[in-house]
Amino acid sequence: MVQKDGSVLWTLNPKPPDPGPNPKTGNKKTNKAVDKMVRVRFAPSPTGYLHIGGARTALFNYLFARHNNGKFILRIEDTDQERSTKESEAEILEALKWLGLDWDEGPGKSADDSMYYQTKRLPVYHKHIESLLASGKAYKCFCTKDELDAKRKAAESAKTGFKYDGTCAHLTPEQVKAKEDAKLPYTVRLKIPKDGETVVSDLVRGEVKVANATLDDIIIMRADGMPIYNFVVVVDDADMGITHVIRGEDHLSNTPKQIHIYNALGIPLPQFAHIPLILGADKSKLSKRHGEVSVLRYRDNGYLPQSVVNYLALLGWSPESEDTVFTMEQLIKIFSLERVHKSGAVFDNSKMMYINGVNIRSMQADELTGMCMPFLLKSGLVTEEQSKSDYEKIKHIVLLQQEKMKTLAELPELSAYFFRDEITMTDEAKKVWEKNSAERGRVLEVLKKIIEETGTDKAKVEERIRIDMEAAGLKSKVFMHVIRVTLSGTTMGPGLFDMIETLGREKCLARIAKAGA
RNA sequence: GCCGCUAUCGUCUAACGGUUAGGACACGGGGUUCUCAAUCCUGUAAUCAGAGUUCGAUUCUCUGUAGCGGUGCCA
Repeated sequence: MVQKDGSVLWTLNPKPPDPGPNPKTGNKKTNKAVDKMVRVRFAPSPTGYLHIGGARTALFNYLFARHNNGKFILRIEDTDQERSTKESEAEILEALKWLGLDWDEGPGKSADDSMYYQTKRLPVYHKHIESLLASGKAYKCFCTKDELDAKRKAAESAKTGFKYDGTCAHLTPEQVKAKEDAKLPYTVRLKIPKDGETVVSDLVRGEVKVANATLDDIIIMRADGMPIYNFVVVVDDADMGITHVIRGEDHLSNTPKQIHIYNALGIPLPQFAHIPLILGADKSKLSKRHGEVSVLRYRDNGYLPQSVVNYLALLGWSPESEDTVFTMEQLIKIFSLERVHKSGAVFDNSKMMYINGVNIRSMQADELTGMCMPFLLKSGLVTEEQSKSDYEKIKHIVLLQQEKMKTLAELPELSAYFFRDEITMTDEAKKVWEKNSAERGRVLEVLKKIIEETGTDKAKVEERIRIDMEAAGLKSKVFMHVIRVTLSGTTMGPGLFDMIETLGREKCLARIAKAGA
């Protein structure tokens, strides 16, 4: 429990938060929530990068907290020591910060943040496990992994569901004593009632009922002494005073088990809200095999954080209005769990790309230029030094391309001919070049003369080109296109006279010469 | 196998039990334009199936089907 002075208390909160509306009657329509301070958490395990699905869960928690003036807490679930790494933790934090999902409590937010790392709270968990053991609500299980695997396999091949048979639940005290004396390794299992049913009252799904008979005596502590997720999540949520557990639907099936842990520990339940999963194109849970799922890769691919946030918010939730583009502030204002819906959503980034384009177009010149710079540097088009000395010129180019970009990463390719000396013609451009083979010589001749005589000032060049080309009997469609491919090597780009001006006299003349005028 | 969740255009979604089932993205057509983009107009496109309740069902109930999730000494 975090104290007012920021220090951390190590024991289970003796007086946990109000559980909210009566689970019997509380459903998503009647839940007017939140008379208590809302406290929610995002609890990633540092076993990889932050992926799109995790980010969406974090976002919903964040929006719900901010909307209700509550607290958003970050906790690192690192009890899987095999797979947890500091690198992935760092990457997850970086991704959350990039998205703008800043947490109120968690790593880096207080002098002692050990409360937010589960591996640093082992004594707390052990204390609770001891007390469950002492009260007979849990028992030691001496079955080995191999034995259990064998039984599970047998059950599978017999096409029946595997359920722990309770072998060790029926051990006599003498038998237990003997095994303890023999120093046999053991796990700890929670006793779960064999009859009755458990009801999960969910803010998104209403009441979900499960017969206790279908539940196992779940393991809450491994043989090596490390407690299991389902157990620590309950203890931690209670200690942190979490009022609303908002997480992916993949946790729904675990919730009845967790409810039994809450009950065994004597802790009131928080509100649950299980949000729909994000799916790949094949409708299974989004994962690496569906392509890019790392949040930070979207940053590297030229998406703005507000675009990712905006798109993610629209997956599984919808605003009352028919708008699609929102800032984080607007989302905070209008977000509610009531409008979260139940079915999974396929991730398809064409809409995110659209949103990104809208956001890019609405950016201010200097901000946009600053965000584009890393992409120009990475492409090699611009050196570190030029990024400063040629800043105004670069900004000008960025502005010319602003309305064409869907992602920042497209800028270098779109603009290469402004920076490089050499250009190559695209296939499309070659077609234009060939198509106008009869006139192109004359076009370039006139153009050369104009640039030599008047330079590349946009207004002056435009005026002379229009007059002189006309005088030479050339149609605008023809000379415009020929000039464009000659100067840029492509058929697409900004306005022709903007292009000439930005290219400058030298590049223009060199390219005219190269084209053989 | 068992348990649970879910089901509206290709995708994201909206719709007090009464709407020509709406919007957005994507896609097609057109206007504008020196190209591309942007923008404007416009078109194609959906209630999983079957019963039941009801004057009336996308909406409520049941059954089926399908998909997904869980069923770990993972989280």
